Amino acid sequence: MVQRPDPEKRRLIIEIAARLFAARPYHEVKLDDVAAEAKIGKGTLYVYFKGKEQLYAALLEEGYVAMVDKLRGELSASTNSALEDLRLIVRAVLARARSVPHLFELMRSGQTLPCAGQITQHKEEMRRLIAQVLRRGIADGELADPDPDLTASYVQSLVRAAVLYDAPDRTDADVEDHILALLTHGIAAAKKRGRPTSRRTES
Amino acid sequence: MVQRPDPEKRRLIIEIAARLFAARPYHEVKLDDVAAEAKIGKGTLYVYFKGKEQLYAALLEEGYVAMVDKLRGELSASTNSALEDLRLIVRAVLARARSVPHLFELMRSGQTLPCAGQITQHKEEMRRLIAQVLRRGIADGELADPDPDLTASYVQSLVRAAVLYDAPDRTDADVEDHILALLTHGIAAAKKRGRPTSRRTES
Amino acid sequence: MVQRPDPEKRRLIIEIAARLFAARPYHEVKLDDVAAEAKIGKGTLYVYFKGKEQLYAALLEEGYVAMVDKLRGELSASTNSALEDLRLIVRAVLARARSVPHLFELMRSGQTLPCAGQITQHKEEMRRLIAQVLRRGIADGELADPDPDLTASYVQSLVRAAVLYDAPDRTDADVEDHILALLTHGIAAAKKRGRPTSRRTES
Amino acid sequence: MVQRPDPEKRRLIIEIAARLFAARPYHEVKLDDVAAEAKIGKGTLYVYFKGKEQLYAALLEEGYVAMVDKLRGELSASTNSALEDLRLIVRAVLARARSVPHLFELMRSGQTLPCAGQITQHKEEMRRLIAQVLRRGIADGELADPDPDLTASYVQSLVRAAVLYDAPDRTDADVEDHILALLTHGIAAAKKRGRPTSRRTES
DNA sequence: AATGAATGAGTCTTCATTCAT
DNA sequence: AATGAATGAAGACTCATTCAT
Repeated sequence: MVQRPDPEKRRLIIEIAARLFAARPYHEVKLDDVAAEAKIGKGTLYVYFKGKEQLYAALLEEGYVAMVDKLRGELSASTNSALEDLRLIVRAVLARARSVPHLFELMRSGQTLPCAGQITQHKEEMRRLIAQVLRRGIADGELADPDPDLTASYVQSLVRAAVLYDAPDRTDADVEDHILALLTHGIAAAKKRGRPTSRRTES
Repeated sequence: MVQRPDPEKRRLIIEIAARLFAARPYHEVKLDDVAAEAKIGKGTLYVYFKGKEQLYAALLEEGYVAMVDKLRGELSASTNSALEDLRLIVRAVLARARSVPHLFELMRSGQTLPCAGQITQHKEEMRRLIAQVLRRGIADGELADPDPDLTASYVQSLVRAAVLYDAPDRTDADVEDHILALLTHGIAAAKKRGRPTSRRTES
Repeated sequence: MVQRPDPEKRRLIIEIAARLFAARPYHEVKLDDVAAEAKIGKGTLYVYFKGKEQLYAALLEEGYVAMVDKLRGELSASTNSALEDLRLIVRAVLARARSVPHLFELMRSGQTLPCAGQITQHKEEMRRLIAQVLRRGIADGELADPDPDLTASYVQSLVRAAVLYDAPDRTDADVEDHILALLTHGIAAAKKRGRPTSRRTES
Repeated sequence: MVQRPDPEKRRLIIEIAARLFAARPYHEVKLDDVAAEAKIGKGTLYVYFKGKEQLYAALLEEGYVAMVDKLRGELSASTNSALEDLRLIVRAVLARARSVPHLFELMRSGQTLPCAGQITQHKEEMRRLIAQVLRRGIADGELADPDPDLTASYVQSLVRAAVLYDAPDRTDADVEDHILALLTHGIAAAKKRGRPTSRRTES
């Protein structure tokens, strides 16, 4: 009976592994547990993944790719202003953070893994996607940002911070509004605009 | 006279360990290496720390405490505006993020380590410290923020995002300025102030 | 078909371990050596036993059980007199004492090992088995013993003493005879029977 | 301040160590604990004993010597019959077993330690002491024993078995009587004397 | 393809012993 | 003499990976 690799099983493994890797640090996750929870043999893991690190890498990568792809679709279909697109982005990241907190948790990692390159690549792609929106806003005169690349990198972090802070009486809409408001006009009182405060003096 | 436990040696161990843990993930750091680099016997580690995890925990905790304490001192001595104090905060977090990037690895998981509770506690303390500054700014009419607690939780995340993004031609001063600018007046073009964009419509 | 845990291998490990534990004290037996002598990987030990202590415990317990079971079988099949059954018992204990002399090392401490309770239980069972024979002999008028339970507890000790004394020119048969003779009619010269000597006077 | 080795301290160490070694197996007793309980520095142990094994050896040895010496004194002063002396011996061993169960427990060990030789020597001495009494009894026609050396080795074991069996409603006098009775005329019913039962037939 | 028993390199940890004070 | 910090050899145990079935 020849059996072909089952994509469903692969997905299952990733799902289980995502949960476990999110629950405890890398070195405390045992492939034994992954196999047991997925109700497959330990050897089967190696049919679908080359090893622990690659499983971890695939985990991160595929989660990222899914989110980026979905978002890219939404943005390309959008005719909104940059700020409205930014809201879409924040909303997407927030939605993802809520729906798969585990995977989201994982993506934060600056871990030095062999796969890090690819993950970084996808992160980079996400960042570019956001930066693109920002640049369009700048070009349209809607936004003013000296370093849109850096700002882009903040978006996910802001969502992450909000999700982790996790005050129970804040709805996603509240958080979304708050992040958008911060991104839009900061927290300085409205009257005094202009360069913020004293420039740093020493190194 | 008897030999007493040497606080200097303890500090040395923590320092070496911090460097190694910062360079690679937890499970790739060998206590053998820590001992070797500190030029002490492997057993000596266990005189000062109960084990690998506790060493790591002490590392994090003491680093955190040091940062919070130092910052608290600076802030209490400060006669600056809230925004200027916010700059002090960003600067302190940035400095710390540079020195122990892997710190974030641990702080995420609320369960694993015995010390996790304490770390969370310190995190909370830090958040309160920031929120206090924000509230003072609001009271002074210098800031306008509907949710200073949430905003406070962003600060570290912003720094973290910046550090992880890590574009090589950006100095810490640049990052600091950028974060402050974002926090201060956001990225909306100066002319159009007011509530940002369309309020979310669906759930 | 899948590979199943091999009871044969488990038996082999126990056998090898029994030999090594019999040759030197517990803390001088290295699991490395057990694995090497059994020609299996070190990890395989942990497939069959949870650790060194559990291996040792299993060793003792199963040895004990085997002896008791074998002996019980012999006794139930026996139509001998009580004294003849006693000889069977002494012979069985003697055989066991020869094969695992260090067995006694562990059995003394009632706390240390998780299995200690079970060992004690088996010991008790053994004692009961012997006491039963003694009681039968008493009922048959073959024996006279005011405290068969206590006497039962002596049997193993006598064997143990003999084995530890270990004079090289004594065969097991000699020892067996000697113990039986002692148990049977003691060492008082034949003529003078009756209560032995002066009853103790002070407390 | 020159300090001479303090015999009192040596005795203290031995006493503490005896308690600990009796409570758990050799490899679970830590010199740290011995030092801590004796309230001395760990290094001090090495002033009085060359190492762990030697401490253990000294422990066993001195306990043995004390008992043997005391007993030898009693016996040399005795003008009793052999059976009465035997009662003295049983009583002495029993008393010792009751008063310092720890040390007594230890003396049973057949452990393979470097010190084993000396212990064996003392054990041997004790055995000789007993055997001497037995031989005198045989010479006097009071006893009949084909192997007094072996019988001598039983005495302590019998006491040990009795102490370990430890039924709460038996007094020391009961145990003493029982052991003496067993040694004297065994447990065969009075009428049938002579060689016990069937001689073993196979090897 | 699936399995899980077998493996052994890799590490943490222990603890008897030493030695500077 | 007394101490206890320092040491590092030794060994138990883990777990990712392999492979025979």
